[in-house]
Amino acid sequence: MTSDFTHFFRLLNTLSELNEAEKEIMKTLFHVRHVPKKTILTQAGETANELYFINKGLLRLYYRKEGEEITAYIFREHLFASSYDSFLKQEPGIQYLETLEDCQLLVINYRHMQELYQTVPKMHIITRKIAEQRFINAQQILSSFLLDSPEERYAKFEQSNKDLLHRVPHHIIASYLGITPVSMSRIRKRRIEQQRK
Amino acid sequence: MTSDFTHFFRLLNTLSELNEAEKEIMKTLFHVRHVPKKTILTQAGETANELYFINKGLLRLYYRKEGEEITAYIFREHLFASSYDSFLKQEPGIQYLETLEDCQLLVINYRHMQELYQTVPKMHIITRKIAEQRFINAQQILSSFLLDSPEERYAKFEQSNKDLLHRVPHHIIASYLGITPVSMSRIRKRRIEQQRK
DNA sequence: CTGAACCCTTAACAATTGTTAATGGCGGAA
DNA sequence: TTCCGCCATTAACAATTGTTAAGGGTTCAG
Repeated sequence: MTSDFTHFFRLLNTLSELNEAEKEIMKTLFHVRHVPKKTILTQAGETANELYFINKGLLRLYYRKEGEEITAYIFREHLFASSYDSFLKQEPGIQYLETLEDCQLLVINYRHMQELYQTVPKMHIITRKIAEQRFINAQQILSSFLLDSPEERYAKFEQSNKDLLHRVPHHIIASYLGITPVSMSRIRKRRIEQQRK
Repeated sequence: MTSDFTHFFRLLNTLSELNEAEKEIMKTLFHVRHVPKKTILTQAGETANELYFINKGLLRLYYRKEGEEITAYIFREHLFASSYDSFLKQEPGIQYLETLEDCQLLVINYRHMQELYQTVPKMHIITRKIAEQRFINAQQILSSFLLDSPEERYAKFEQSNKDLLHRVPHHIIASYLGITPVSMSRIRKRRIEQQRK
């Protein structure tokens, strides 16, 4: 049987094995929330109070600069998501977190998170490993900005996120790749022409 | 009195308070090493076996692409440094770690690190917070690639790392900023001309 | 002291991206 | 259904960066 916590515990178990008592505690601290598309979960200028685990749907983390929205990351199903910067420091952040689709989320607030560290010390190990993974991930994206051209960056994105090209508006992906929608459209055109050969 | 571990414990204490017994354990697992300038500590293709705390000197993490060296990060005094990707996963990495100056390092290897987790559980908290900081830092750099022009990126670098412009060859800094040495030289020229006004 | 290697700068030209604007398609709201 | 707004594409032009090459300065080894 599958519950709302199936994927959640499946992920956590790969990081550090949990017993039933620990799982029960977690079930009381995380709760399910359904959120419609285009809902802002965290505003820039405010302190992010919640951490999310995505059961279903997509989230987008983005900045605003001169009225434009620039995507920092797109979160998939079965990932933890938050405006981490703000959540971890408990200070106002500069990022927005918004749903790209109707979402089913598991939610915990900062206070409950601290409680969780107290009652389930193993949580330090789990979040350490998650933070390490995120760091490695961020470094990988960063390396793509240093090593690859915009065109190569698009090619890699297409390869590992084919579905997102259909689920997410292109101008959002373009800003994530550090280019304009116009430039991305040109890149797409060039690639199609090259495939013809 | 100042020992080789003064700055090391000063940093760790801000993350989680350590008692004398814990400090003694650490002193047996970390050891001091002097390394001359331009020494490669970790080779791409090999598994990084060590983690470093920099007492003195500078380290550079970089990639190689078509014979060229592209800098991923420059580590300052009193930071932990490593080819994390490889060190954390214990798999061969694609980054090189090299000294930019004569260095004094505190060194621990992977096996001793695991031992440290066993004997000083508090270490999970410390490394969690370090990983979180590193992630936030990586995200900040990434945001600069998304939000800023190369010129703005240079300006910010100059502002927060004025000393490195004198300690580190410019072509290394240029690759860190994601531009060529030629382009960086042009940017520097433009800025001097603008300051004249 | 001298030569070699390295590095920063500059110039000229090529390539790519950004900017602005127009077009047409698509989907949601009344 | 119709209208409006959003979005992807395309074109034309401007701005920036990349590339290649040359010159001059500095450091370091012999």
